[in-house]
Amino acid sequence: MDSKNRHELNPRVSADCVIFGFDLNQIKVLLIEREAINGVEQSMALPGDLIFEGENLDTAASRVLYELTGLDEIYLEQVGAFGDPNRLNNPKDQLWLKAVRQNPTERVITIGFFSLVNMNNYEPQPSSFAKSAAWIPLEDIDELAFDHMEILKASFAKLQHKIRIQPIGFNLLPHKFTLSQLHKLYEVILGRELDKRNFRRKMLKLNLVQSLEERQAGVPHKPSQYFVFNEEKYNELILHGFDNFGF
Amino acid sequence: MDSKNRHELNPRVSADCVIFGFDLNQIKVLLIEREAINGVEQSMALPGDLIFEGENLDTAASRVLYELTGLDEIYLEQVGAFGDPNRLNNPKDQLWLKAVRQNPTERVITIGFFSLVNMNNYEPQPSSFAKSAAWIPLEDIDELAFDHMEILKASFAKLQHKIRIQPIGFNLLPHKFTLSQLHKLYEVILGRELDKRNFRRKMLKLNLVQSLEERQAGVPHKPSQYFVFNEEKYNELILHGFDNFGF
DNA sequence: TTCGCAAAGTGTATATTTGACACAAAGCAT
DNA sequence: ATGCTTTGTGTCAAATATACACTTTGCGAA
Repeated sequence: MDSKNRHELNPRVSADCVIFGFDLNQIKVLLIEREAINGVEQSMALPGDLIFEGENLDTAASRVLYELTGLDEIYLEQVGAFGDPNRLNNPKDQLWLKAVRQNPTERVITIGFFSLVNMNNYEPQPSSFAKSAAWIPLEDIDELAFDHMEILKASFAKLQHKIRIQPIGFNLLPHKFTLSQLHKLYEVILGRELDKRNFRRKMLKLNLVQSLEERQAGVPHKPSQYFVFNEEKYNELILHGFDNFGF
Repeated sequence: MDSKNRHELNPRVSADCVIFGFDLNQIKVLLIEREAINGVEQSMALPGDLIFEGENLDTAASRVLYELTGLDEIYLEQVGAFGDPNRLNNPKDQLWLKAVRQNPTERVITIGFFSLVNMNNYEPQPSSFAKSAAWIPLEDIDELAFDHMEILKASFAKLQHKIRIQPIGFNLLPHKFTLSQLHKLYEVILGRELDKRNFRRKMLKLNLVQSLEERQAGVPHKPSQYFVFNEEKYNELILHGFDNFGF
């Protein structure tokens, strides 16, 4: 440690959320758009806010999520703390900070979270801390404000990892879904093909999904059966030492 | 969110380290001992320190580790941020804070890390922020200062999980070790027996360990062969999509 | 010197899981 | 009636996981 600066840090702390959605075809991320400053177009950013006195870290993240989307009781997981002293130092971000903050040079440490939502439950719209928001395909995102790209990457890595171990993918789907939709979800998250028959065999063997009588209607091909996620069964499996899906 | 208090948080931020060691028999954690205040015995605590201006989170954790143990280049991983507003609220901790801090009620958010060290490389001794330190068996720890028990639990869970995926266990062993030692390490971390022959077969097949000519000496039984960890081989395996050990 | 002790080291047989692969069934549109 | 598109299904071979017991080596005690 270079000891030239041993003043204790006294930063602001924020919570930033990577909100993942799935449109049955690709993974999308809910980003907020910042207005141009002096004609300079600003990068999009993760929704986030400073944490308040007396507020829990998780609570702050839930609040961000709620204020932005109106959604409650959403799957939410902490990814970690991000606090590189240089994280606010790129020119665009400096411009933006000068325009909107009282103290633009103050250090901010952020706690990153990711959450999984059913896209059908929310249509992007302006909110208290975003004039506008939009679902952006994960693939198309190559630049974000501050260190948000790093947070996004860490979040997606965690999602990829965790989906192989816990059945969190269901949070991205409607209440009832087809096995093909679930299959596609796993493929786009894991970034590789999974054999259809093997995928179904595995899923059905675990009994995590329960078939409904209902089938798709109005599709120009054989209609698919609908399924729902069986959470009880999952809890039961855990007790018996269930550990991963084997993907 | 109850909106009675919407002042933005402006806390101190600290880094606390769970330092794991392995004495060839059990997992131990390096804790610091706090002096009794007014005759009240204080719980032990994780080593940690406030983060400085201009200092990276990881750097702060490395510094804590270095100042406590003199060890450098140690395996270190962030576990997450912990910041429950009530985390400093138990009576013993309040007593202690009043005795040692200028501002004992100020909120502190801490970033938890865990690190893995070879116990042979360090003998507990006083340091700049601990009058004394000691290796305590993980099993015996049932109370710690602040929310350090929570950080410890999260850290150990992460260790248990990660050891099945990456060969980080080697950080806990001497440079050269026997397969029995490695086997025992996996057993105590995972908390269950692993069949000796199957364990060896798996490890040897991966080629992650390289046998030396040297064998144990002075033991009252068949002397074991020594091995070293082969990091190159590990990196090679990763490229080929190696993913987990299968434990 | 021999005997006993303690841990090291080794192979096989069985059950389970994975991975590869192709064609019939259903519904709609033309 | 035909064609198009997606659903839904079974088998076989290969790889992996699990269960299990005896010989070897070196030391120390008798």
